[in-house]
Amino acid sequence: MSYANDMPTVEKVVRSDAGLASELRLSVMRLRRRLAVERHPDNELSINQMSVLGVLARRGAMSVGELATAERVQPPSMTRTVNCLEESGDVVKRPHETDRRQIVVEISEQGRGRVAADRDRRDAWLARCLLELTPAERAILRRAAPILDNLAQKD
Amino acid sequence: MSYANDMPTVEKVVRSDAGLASELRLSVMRLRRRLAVERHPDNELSINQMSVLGVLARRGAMSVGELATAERVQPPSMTRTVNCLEESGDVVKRPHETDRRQIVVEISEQGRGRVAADRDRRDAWLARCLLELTPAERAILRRAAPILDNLAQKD
DNA sequence: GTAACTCATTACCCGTGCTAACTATTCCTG
DNA sequence: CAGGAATAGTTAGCACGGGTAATGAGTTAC
Repeated sequence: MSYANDMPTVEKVVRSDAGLASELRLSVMRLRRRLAVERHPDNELSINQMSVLGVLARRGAMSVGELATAERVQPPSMTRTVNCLEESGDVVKRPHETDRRQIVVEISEQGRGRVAADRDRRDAWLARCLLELTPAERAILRRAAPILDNLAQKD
Repeated sequence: MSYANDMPTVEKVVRSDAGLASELRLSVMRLRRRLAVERHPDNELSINQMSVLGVLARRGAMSVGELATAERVQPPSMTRTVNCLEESGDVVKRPHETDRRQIVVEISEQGRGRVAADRDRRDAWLARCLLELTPAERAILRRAAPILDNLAQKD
């Protein structure tokens, strides 16, 4: 398995499997920290709120508990996030039709508009960085993203 | 550029470059959240503190400012982290030899012991997850990690 | 019909990032 | 060489976002 010809920019490669876990963990933490800083200034929603809004836009209305599971967060945390989104008018809460314990959260028209309007701009920084990479590097990240997400979903 | 033969497990691939930024961002955030939960219960140090300790173990003593830059954090944040590490006895602070404005932070024997003893265990969860991946997937992550770290270092 | 369970919430705590303002030191410049 | 600018670190204070524990409302099972 020779990759030498299509990785001109980044030479450093983590070799051992033991080290991979460490390196990957640190890389993910640093990049996340970097990303948290880069949100668009005229967007008053946090990255977590936008993430939840994105889930609702993609997968449709769901309960608070389902949202918490999807984002790998405890229910109280999601309650707070959802409350913020309701306050800003980006989601609406309504009771579940049959099970009145549950609260169904649905993205509002404003929220959907925000997602649509923001989609192109909110990733500006990362997208710009990605353009500076080589096509081969982008290809690696394109394949790595779903693997990372898979890891995040493991028990 | 055909990768089809070495990606059996994860089929989903982010296709557009615009979508890549979004997907990568969300994947990184979710995995980081997952990782934050997985720290070893009998380790009283946070993941950030362990990260700083790891940098000191790998690259040797450095100033607070250099540490802040390395971890992509503002100086006050690193001051607090270093103070915690000093309080737990994992680092020692000493004045810079020539420039007395600077404070040089050095890992202590206890800190080095903690890093060494912890190295095998602190990544247990991620390492275990990694073992469940195919060799091809691990190869992707092995190449992705430095790219992600590179992204985190961009302006 | 009551006990056990589930979903969401409230209250509270902690870690960790930030900015602004301050002190101490060093550097630069007239 | 004096004095202002620049740099390193710290302190203080704020915000966000995670967590657990406890509570209330609703459902399910016995």
